[in-house]
Formats: sequence, C-alpha cells, structure tokens
Amino acid sequence: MTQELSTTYAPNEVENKWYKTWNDGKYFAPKKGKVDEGFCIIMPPPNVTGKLHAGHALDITTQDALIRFKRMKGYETLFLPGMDHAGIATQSKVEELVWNESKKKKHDFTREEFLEKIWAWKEEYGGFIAEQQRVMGASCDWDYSMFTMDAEPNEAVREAFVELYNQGLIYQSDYIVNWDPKLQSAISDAEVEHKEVQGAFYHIHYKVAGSDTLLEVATTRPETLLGDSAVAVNPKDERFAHLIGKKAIVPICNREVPIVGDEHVDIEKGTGCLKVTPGHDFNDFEIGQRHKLEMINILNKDGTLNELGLEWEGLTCKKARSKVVAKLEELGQFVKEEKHVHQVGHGDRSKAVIEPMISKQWFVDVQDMAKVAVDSVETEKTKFYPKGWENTYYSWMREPKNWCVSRQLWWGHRIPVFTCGSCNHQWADKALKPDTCPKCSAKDLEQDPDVLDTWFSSGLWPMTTLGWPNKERMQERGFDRFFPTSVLVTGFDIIFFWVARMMMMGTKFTNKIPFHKVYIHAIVRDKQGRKMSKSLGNGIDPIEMVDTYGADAFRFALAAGSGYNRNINLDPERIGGYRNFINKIWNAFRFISPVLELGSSELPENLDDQEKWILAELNDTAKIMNDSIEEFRYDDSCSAIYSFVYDSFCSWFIELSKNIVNGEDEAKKIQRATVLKYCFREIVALLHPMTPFITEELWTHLKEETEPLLIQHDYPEFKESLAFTDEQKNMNKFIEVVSSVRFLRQSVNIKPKDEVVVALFTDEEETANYFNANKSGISELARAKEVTVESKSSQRPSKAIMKASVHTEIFLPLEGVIDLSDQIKRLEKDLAKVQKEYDKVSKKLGNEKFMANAKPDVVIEVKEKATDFEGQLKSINERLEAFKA
RNA sequence: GGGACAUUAGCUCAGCUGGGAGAGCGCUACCCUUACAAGGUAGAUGUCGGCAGUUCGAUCCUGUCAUGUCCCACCA
Repeated sequence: MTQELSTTYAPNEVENKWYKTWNDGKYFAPKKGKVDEGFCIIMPPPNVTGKLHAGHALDITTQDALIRFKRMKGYETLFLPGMDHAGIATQSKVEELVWNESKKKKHDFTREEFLEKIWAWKEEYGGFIAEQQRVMGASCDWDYSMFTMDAEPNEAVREAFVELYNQGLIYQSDYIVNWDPKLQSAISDAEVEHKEVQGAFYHIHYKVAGSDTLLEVATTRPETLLGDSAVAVNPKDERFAHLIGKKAIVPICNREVPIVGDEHVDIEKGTGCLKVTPGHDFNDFEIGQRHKLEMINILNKDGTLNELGLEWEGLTCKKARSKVVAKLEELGQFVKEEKHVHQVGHGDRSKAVIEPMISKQWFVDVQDMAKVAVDSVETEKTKFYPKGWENTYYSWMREPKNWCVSRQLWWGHRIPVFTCGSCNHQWADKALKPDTCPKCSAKDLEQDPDVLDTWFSSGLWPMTTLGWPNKERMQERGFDRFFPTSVLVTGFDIIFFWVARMMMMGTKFTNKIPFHKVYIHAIVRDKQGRKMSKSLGNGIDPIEMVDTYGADAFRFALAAGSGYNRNINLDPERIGGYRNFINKIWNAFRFISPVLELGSSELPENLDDQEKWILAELNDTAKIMNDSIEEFRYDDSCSAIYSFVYDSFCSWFIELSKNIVNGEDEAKKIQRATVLKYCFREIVALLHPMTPFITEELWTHLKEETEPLLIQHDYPEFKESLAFTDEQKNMNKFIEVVSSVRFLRQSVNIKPKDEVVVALFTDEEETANYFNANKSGISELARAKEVTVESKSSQRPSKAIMKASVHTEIFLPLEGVIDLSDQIKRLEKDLAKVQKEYDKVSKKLGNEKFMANAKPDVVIEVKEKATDFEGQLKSINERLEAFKA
C-alpha cells in the first residue's frame, strides 16, 4: 500500500470527493444519535451579494467544528444555512448594474419592475457564497437553507410586525431621525458611525430685539441658522438670565425667535449661548419640544438646502457653510472662527455625512423588550463566551433608544400597514394584500411605501428558520427540538445589530431566549494586525488558501488561532505550517499502513510500557479536546492534538515502533500494530472537527467494514482504564535521557551514523528498572551499541563526557581526544543554571516566614526541588573536578 | 466626555484559585537515518510596559503613569 501513496498529500481531489459523498448521502441532515438531544446552530446568513472572505471562513470553521464534534458525540445536529437579502447593498448593486447597462435610474422604472430586476440578479449571481462555504467543508443541511426575502420570512415579519403594532409597540411619528442623504432614507442609531472630523466653531452675533445687546453664539454649523427657532441660555447663567423671555433676531433671514432658558445649555461650553435648530439637531429637537418651538426643515432629501436656504437653495450644507459665513462677515455679524475637532455621524454603509432631520418614520418601542433581554443575560440563560462581551451588549441594551425601522428603499420587507382611501382608517394586516378596509369595507387601500430595516427580519431569524410562525412548518423543521438554538457564533461588530435584536424579538415572541450560548470570535486581520480591506489589498482570499494549502490546513490554522482573543492576525505562512502538519499525518499513516492488516480492533491485555505511555498521552489529549471544544477554546484543542501527533506519536512512538514492526517477533509485531492502529483511529477521530477531509479519507483505511463514516463515528473520550501515570513519568525520564545523549553526541561532533556507548547512573530503583527494560529503545533512538545502568555508587568511566539530569547521570565514554576545555565550559554553564535554581529554593527554605506561612504542599514541593538540585549539583561538580584533575 | 480591553521571546499569542516563564512560526548548527526535506536532531532568545503598594513570595492582586486598540456619547 505504501507504494500507492505519494509522500505528499494532495488535498483538493479528496476534499471534493468527500463533500459530495457527505452531502449526497444526507450526512448533514439531523439524525437522532445516542444522545437524545438536539444541537443546532443557525448560521449568520451572509449577504447575497457577498463573496467569501476570511471572516466568513472563520465563521464556518468555528461553527462547523462544533457541529461535527456534537454530531460525533451523538447529538441530533442541525447546522442551518441561509442568505441575507442585504437591503441597501443589494439594491445599490443592481442600481449600479442597471445604470451601466442602460443609463437608467431606479425611478425610470416602476417599483415592481425594479424589484423584478433585483430578483433576476439574485437568481443569477446571488448565492455564489454558498458554493464557497461548501469548499470550506461546512456540514450544513442545505435542504433547510432560507433566504431572508423568501415567503416564509415574509410571513414571520408580518406576524411579528402586526403583533407589535397591535400591542402599541410600533408607532409612527414625526421625529428627528438620522437621515442618510446618499441613500435618501432614514437609518437607525446603530447604523451611524461617529468619526472625528476637523471642523470649527463659528462665533456669530445675534441681535436682541429692541435693544443694542448682542448675543454671541458659537456653532459648528452656521448654515443651519436658517432653521433656528430660538436662542437658549442656561437660566442659572448670570450673564444671560435676564434676557430670557425676550426675542433674538436670527441673522440673514431676520427671523424673530424667543430666547429661552434651558438647563441643557452648558455655561462653560462655547459662549454659553446656544442657537436652537430643532429640525436638524437631536438636542435642539428636545429643547424644541420642551419649549414648543417651531420645527423648521431647511433640507431636501438629498441633503441640499431647500427654499428656506434662500440664495443658497440647492447647495449642500458643506458648500453653503462658507457662503453663509461670508454673508455674515458682510453683515458685520461674524465674530471669529476657532478650529475645533468634533465627532460627526456617518452612515456605516454609505459613508455619507448623516443629517439629523425630522421625518415621519415607524418606530419600535424596545424599552420593555430590552429589559427582558438584559435580564436573560444577567441570569445567564444566555451566556457570552468570552464573558467580557456581555458589557458591550449591556452598554447598548441598558439604555436603548427606540428603533427606527422604516427605510425609504424598495428592496426589503414592505411595511404591512394599510390606509383606507375612503375612511382614512390605518391598520396593520397579516395578509399580504387585504381586500377590504376592516372598518368601512372599502376596497380602495394603500400600503405604506417603505420597507423594514434588514435587522427587523434578521432579529426573527432563529425562529423563522425553524418554521415560526407556521405550526406545520415548525413541526416539519423541528422547532421544539432545536429552539432555543444551542450556540450563536458571530463577530463582536454585530452584537448590537443582530444579537441584541434577536434576544429582544426571541424573548418577545416565544418567551424563550433564542440561543443558550453566544460565542464571539475574533476579527481576522493581516499578519501586521491591520484590518483586511480592498484598498490595502491585504485581504486573504479563502478560496485561494484552500487551493494552495487545502481546506483542512486553512481550517486548522483558523481554529488554532481562535480562543477568547479579539484578533487573529493571519499570515499565509502559518497556514503553510499547518499544511505541513496535515502532511505529517499523511506520512505517519504511510508508516502504519503496511501493518494495519496485522492489527486487531481490540486493545491487547498485556500492554508494554511504551504502549501504556502512548495510550495515556492519547487519553489526556482526548480529555483536553473534549473540554476545550465545549468552551470554544479551539486554540487549546489544536495545540493539544498538534503536540500529541507531532511529538508523542510521530517523534517517539513511531520511532520506538520501527524495530518491532520490522522485527521477527510476530506476537510483538501484531500487538504493536494493534496499538498503532488504535491510536491512529483515535487521532483521526479527534481531529475530524477541525480537519474533516483528510481524516475521513484516512478513516476508510482504518474503519471496520461495518463501521460508519468518520463523520458519524463516536468522538473519543477520556477513559479511566487508560490512565497510566507511572508509565508517563518513566517515559519522560526516558525521553530526557535520549535527548541528553543526542545532545552530548552533537557537542563532540559524533556523526549520526556512529554508534556510542551509553553509561547511565541513577539511584532511583524504578527508573533503573525502566531503563533496563527499555535498553533497546535507548539504543535505537540514541544510536548506542551498548547501554549500561548502574547506581551512583559505581565507578564512573574515566574518559567520558557527561550531562546530569535531576534523576540520572548520563555518560558517554569516549576513546581518543576530548576537548576538555569545551566540556568544562559547557558543564560550568549547566552548573551556573542549576546553582541559580538551587539558590532560589534554598533561600525560601531558609526564610522562616515562608516556612510558617506557605501552604504545606508548597513547602514539600520546594524541599523536593532542593534535594533534586543538590544531587544534580553534586553530579556536575564531581565531573568538573575529574576534568580539571 | 464616558467606558472596555490590551501591553509576556524577532513575529503572533497562551499562561486556571499568587509558589521553578510556555507554544507555534521564524532563527542558528549539524544531518538526504528504510513514514515524511511540506523532513530529522539539537540549540539560542525574555529587567512578563514603567513606578509604587499588599504579601514569606507578584507575569498574576491593588493603585498610578505611559502606550496602543476598540466601543459608546447630542455635530453648541
């Protein structure tokens, strides 16, 4: 068989083959296992316009590893995929496309015509990303796949909206909202990013009507004075309090406005005198409401000034600003300009400067829902991993703002609110197209033109995908089995947008939390820690990584970098490193494959020392894997299996097995083959969640005919019967001795092929017995023609080099000339090192307070160390003396 | 303005309730040894950000300063 397997593993073909086998064989479908419990992860649906990026790859890897792990543990697992319609992104994309094709704009079509174009685009180009998810090995059940604009989600949206509407939790209001002039739509608070911008304070004189008094007002937005409807001062401010109740005259437009007293005005800030523009400033809006001021809108939907902008009508705010300032200078009412850095809101999608503007929008009153959602996390019904992210969640949810859910777009779930043309009755309806007005039965109905914020439907997603609100569908898709879902895996950037909304909607409509655990994974960055971006050109294309290194290596690299950290700085070289690891596994298999047939499937009774050791190491690894995956510490899982495979299994156990496997003792050979096979079966099983492809491939050679594919096989667990701690201790000494011999050989340039004599001196009886029993192992791995084991009372070889461990002195007797000065230097270095350690512990033992206060077992430990170091020092000193004599 | 998190080997990071500083990658030297050169063997490297405190003992706890990243907040 060895001849058939090449020395390097070629992943691509294997990967395609297995994905097809699993998928065609319905291995991803939920199936009852030995644990009668569901385990469900709803995949965060990627944008339909999207292309797989490194963040998605991490998403898939962490979720799929969990799903595969739980599937093997015997849970009924469901990894449920989906796709998001991504309102703004998709609409913009198609608008651009249509413009390039026909130089036509959205409004050159009817709403229906344009929506048809978007759907057509979605059918043809959308969903490319799902293909890429398959390449990564995502074991999701594609039969469950849902698109957020499908009929089912639409039904859920209508159900939820109407419920909230009828409970009075959705209301329409003329309110100041974040207006995105580029999208020409309102957006929610969460969608506004505040960015630092270099601006200025402009100081302007307002005249007080009927007097010569001038009020100096400071503003960053002088152009908005055209919409001023008051000047406000703090009533406690002695400078201005007497003016309250008088009128001020807004420059340029000469509007006479009241001077009001309001606590909000900060006496220290600016000039202490505030111009109030309720139509275009959130604070001023509130002041306006308190004092019943006029709300003046001076902007068009595209962010340019309207007719109230006078001679500057049609200009953007930015352009109008300097012109207004120039005019003020001309009028002699401009005082000065001071540079000022401040935070300005930008749309997180459009990047446009957000204009606060009053408009009629739909809002969800989230106050009560947010309280429940906060409580669910406080009482740990839903737990965050890592726990620290709770704070981010709380910071938003403890002081929530009502959620503006209407968007002036076309692509999205249409708001199910209807108005009767004849009696003006307004109501929300679960029916797609109600026929008649419930009040007057008229047929002349009009639906609200706006669509809902994408996050409204996303908030319902865990319920929607499991069939809610349709009873039959819920039955079919296993709502009772899978809801609440087990884990939500996502990035921290959408804790507000998504996690918070799902928590609110979930608890509102089902009285249950939508998921038990939330794992917030890191953000993938480039190797220098920079965000991956198109402009920097530092993005890592997952598909390219898979082509170059294989999906398993890429998955392992991502998993190995994932724990409770915030960033993964991904360097393709590291993926290459793990590709080498995958190849190592492949070659380890090539070693054992010729003897696989010899091995039986039951572990033998009379395990030898080495076999007990490797099984105990394997057992420990299984324990770490089980515990760490459960807690999303993939970094720990990966490093445990990595070092087991690399160090314990390949470097020591395989090396120690070579002579047995190639030897004459048939019984021993069969026994060793059995243990090798057992270990390898466990290795591929342990690795399967991270590296599903190569493990499934190798499994075909390891499994019994009657056994299922690895994807369904039992996950290894810790077994009390395989805990051999004594054998582990002894083997560690063995490893130390062999490494020391290798080191000594190199220190005098003994060629790898040349054989040496090894003389060991130890006073530990058990250790001596172990070395005697495993002499052949030492000879093979250290290239010794002779190994002797004696007590420390025995005569040491006269001409030899030596290294002292805590338990054993290792001597290499040498013929010919030894460079004594070299050896002395080396031993003195060892001596200094050990002496330093010894001084540390003996100082402790001499410290009365330590002896009195430290825990007893710590004292014992330190005493033992002192004894060990003493022995080691003695060994080294004796040898030094011998050399110097 | 408020808050969170971080600072450990050249790089990326791990270090559980305080008790001899770790991993991977990279680096150096030697080796084509019959699974593997995508390999083997061995090795070097740290005032655990600074200062002060608590303690018998601090990478770990407290305070403080510095640096960095991120989040929130009404653009006077």
